[in-house]
Amino acid sequence: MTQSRPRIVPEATVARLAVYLRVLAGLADGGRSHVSSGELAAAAGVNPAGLRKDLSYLGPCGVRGVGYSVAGLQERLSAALGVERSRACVLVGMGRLGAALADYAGFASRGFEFVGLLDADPARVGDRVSGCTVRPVEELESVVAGTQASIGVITTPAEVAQSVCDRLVAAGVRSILNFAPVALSVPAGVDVRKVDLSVELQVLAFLDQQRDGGPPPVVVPVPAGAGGAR
Amino acid sequence: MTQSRPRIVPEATVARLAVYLRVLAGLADGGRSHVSSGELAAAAGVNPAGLRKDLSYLGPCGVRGVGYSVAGLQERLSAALGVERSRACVLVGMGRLGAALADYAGFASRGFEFVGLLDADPARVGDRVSGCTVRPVEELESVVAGTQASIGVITTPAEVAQSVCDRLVAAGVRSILNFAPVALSVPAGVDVRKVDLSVELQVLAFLDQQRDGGPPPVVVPVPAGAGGAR
DNA sequence: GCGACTTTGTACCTGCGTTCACAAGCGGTT
DNA sequence: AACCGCTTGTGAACGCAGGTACAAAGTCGC
Repeated sequence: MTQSRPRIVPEATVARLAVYLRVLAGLADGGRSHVSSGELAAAAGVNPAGLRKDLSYLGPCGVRGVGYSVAGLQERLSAALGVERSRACVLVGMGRLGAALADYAGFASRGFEFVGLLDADPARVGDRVSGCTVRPVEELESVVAGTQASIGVITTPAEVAQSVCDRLVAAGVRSILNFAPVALSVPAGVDVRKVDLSVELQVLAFLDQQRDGGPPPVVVPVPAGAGGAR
Repeated sequence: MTQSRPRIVPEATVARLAVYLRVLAGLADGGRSHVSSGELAAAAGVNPAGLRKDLSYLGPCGVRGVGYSVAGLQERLSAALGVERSRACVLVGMGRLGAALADYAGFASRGFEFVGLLDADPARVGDRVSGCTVRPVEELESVVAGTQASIGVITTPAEVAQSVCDRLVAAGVRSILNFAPVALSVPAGVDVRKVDLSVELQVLAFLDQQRDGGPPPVVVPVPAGAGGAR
């Protein structure tokens, strides 16, 4: 029974499921056949109860008193995450970041295959990266149509990200991973995930500052006190 | 009393403040002097009320009936995020991703300067990336000590990430940005942020699969049938 | 065959983040 | 000088995610 309706899986849980799947791969390589939620949670850096709750969204998949079957869980998670079948990805913007992503082994090993690499710069067109030839961005539509790509990755400058996004969506791509520092607007039914690298560093800088100088950056003259917080 | 204590700023808010700051830079370039919360929120891709609440953590910084001064807000946010003074960063693992990050213009323009690039591979030592020479990872401690780096970026393979992390912490680094697909364990007082690229793609794959299997036509087909999994 | 131990799965609770809605404040206008 | 419209700032409700604690269930030992 394909019970696709009953439980909706929170997005935060989905992200963790992917982490569990990777940890399981390591355990399988180590020859392990079973794992407890405690051990798996420790390796994934989460709370054991939270892990069990995450897995329970897929239905009962462990054995009480024993733990989880490594192989069984791998299969369950792979099916849930849709990693069973390989997914075709198109990447637009072959700068250094784009080149790094196209060549990232972590993608290929998880069923993500870059079938199209595009760039607007004629100097980059023709380069071969990770077994794929860079093509001019004008061919975006034909590449998407010809490869049935379902995922688009945007690593262009911010100025052109929206137009590239629009073209990807028009060509039929419904999942987009955006590295450009802009908020993309897309029609309903299209999913966008944004990775903003400089934001990550700025958050760290903020935490760093909060730790060092208790006094806030506000211009108000606060005499003293104001402990470090966090 | 006069001014309340430094309110604690939620981490989710901090991340958005960084986005606002970038949007403001664009507005300033465009010659704008004032913005309303609605317009700023639209550009940042968030809810206007949420934006106002975010900014309110810094104390009142707008003018009712008018909006926010672009220059004033930029200054306020820069101070709050600790972007006023430049921050020294050390990057370990000069693979393609590491090289892309070290050369990423978005970092330098926001006050993040890579003062140390390290790699374990002798073949990469000596390379010059973005005006900095790659040095052997053995010099990690001396580089951190000599440059007073406060942020460490880890782009090594997963196997060595924890040991690199331990050495960074021991050397005095208290903020770490981790791109390796492992959960790092650090002592209290050290902040770690993790960016997991393959997880992002897997979440998209999940959403993609969920979309295909559910909403489009009518209800769920086939009430009976075998082949569990899902 | 039975008891006890182990581990899962889940219900409850707590806290946070987000959204809605409204009062307060400022500028412009008459 | 007073009114009016616009926008901010904030109080309150909602929903969600995470954590704790406990009961169900299965295995192993005797």
